Amino acid sequence: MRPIVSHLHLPNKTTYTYNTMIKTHLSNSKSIPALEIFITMKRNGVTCDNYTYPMVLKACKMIRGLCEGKQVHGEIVKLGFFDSDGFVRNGLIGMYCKCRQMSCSRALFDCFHEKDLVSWNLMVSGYVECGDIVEAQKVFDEMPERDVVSWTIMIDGYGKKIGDVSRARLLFDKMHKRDVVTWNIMIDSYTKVGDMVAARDLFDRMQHKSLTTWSIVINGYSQHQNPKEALNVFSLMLSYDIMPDKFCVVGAISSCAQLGALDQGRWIHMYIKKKKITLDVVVNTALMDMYMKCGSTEEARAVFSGMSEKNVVSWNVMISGLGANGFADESLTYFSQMERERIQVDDLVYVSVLSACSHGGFVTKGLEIFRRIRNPKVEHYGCLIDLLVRAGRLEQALSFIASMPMEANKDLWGSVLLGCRVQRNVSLGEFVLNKLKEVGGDDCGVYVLMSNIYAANGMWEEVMKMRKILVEKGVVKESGKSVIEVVDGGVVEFVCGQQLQNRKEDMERVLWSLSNMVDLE
DNA sequence: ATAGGGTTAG
Repeated sequence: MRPIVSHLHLPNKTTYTYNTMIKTHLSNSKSIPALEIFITMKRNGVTCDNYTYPMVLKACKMIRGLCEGKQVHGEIVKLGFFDSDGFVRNGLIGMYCKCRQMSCSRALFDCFHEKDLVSWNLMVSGYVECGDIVEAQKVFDEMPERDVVSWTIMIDGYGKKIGDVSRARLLFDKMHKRDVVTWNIMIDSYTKVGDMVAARDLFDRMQHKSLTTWSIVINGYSQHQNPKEALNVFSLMLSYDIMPDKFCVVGAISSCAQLGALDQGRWIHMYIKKKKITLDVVVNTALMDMYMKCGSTEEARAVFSGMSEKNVVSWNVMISGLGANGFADESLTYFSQMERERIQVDDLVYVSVLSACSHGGFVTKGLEIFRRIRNPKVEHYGCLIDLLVRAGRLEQALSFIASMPMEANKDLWGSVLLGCRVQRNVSLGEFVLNKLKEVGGDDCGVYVLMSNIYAANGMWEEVMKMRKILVEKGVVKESGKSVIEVVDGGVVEFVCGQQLQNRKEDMERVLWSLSNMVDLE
């Protein structure tokens, strides 16, 4: 039987239709189309109700559209929704918070009486987002009641936003009821400051992990130079039959890139395709970078050309990767193509393209590109200096340094010192060494380089002085190491000068892998 | 109202 409902209680049919359309767009994070529907709605004279406005405000919030938000605010006040509806009021506060207009949020917040928990939480998170933890704490203290969300926002504020993890942990320990998000934010606070031990401790103690939890830990290890552990956690995840999502695979792929683990990277690529994990720009770019770092330019090119969406980062990976792999001219071709397609070139891309010129010995081209950089940063000068020094144009490099609008940094002087080594220029080398001392960049490598310059000129007494400084400083040159991927997907590391007696098994793994690579025809 | 990802010279 059809329910009998009085027509008076039915919502305005047209309004309802439009609201549904707006809702659909919002749930697909399409804020602009949602706002367009709102505009059409008004143009057609359709009534907007207290379901329309919170959604529209959410759309304004998503695009940080302060102007649009203010207009909607005006309408709301005129129609009287502000006084009657809590969702509308909270929508306005949230919109102003996202637009970093805390004084507006505050004024609204203060002027109405029935504040609910959401209103309070909005204010706390607003101040946290704006970096004003002091004000956030004040509001938090004034709250008549707090829930998990309130506490979690404060942990986020102390831990992730300002890096005060001990303060965040204090709050975390004080809470009697925590949810997954609380744990994730606490763990992420530790990874952000690089304390992977504390992060791992919480991770291991956590009862119900979400995909976000795994992603935080995998990416944390990957971003803090522990790609091996990142891959260990990734395989642990797979061994529990948990299906990773696009966030988790990115950390794993980037770890393969750092390790040069090509086969493992390929395996993950296959796995992603097989399990239909979303291949968005970021995942694809990570894959390209992995192939590039592993020296497989063909596979990187294949991923790049198959990408439906590309951004600056993808182009940059292509340009820097080709340059690093010795395809300087092709790298430049991609750079011009990028410019032709009118993709905004950023600082990093200029660094990549200049270094490609440097590798390819394209001095004139490099100089030409450098002149096109509108506000060259010290890194760009560094690339330029490197380019000139490698081409043997030491004097020109020095005059560029003199013309720089900023102070030269240690990397830059390091490039010049390298040039001195090539040209066996002692006096300039000594000058540069002093500069390096001034900027605090006289690390062990610099003294090794300087001693090489002296040695190249047969100045053995000076060489001994450099050696003495090295010993006095207690600096130890970081050992060279080889990281070899073996057939079972693992990685074996050999450090230069290390004892090999106990490494029989590892050596056998490498030999076994090598024998498997031999093409048996 | 609170949570996760990719790129940089030597």
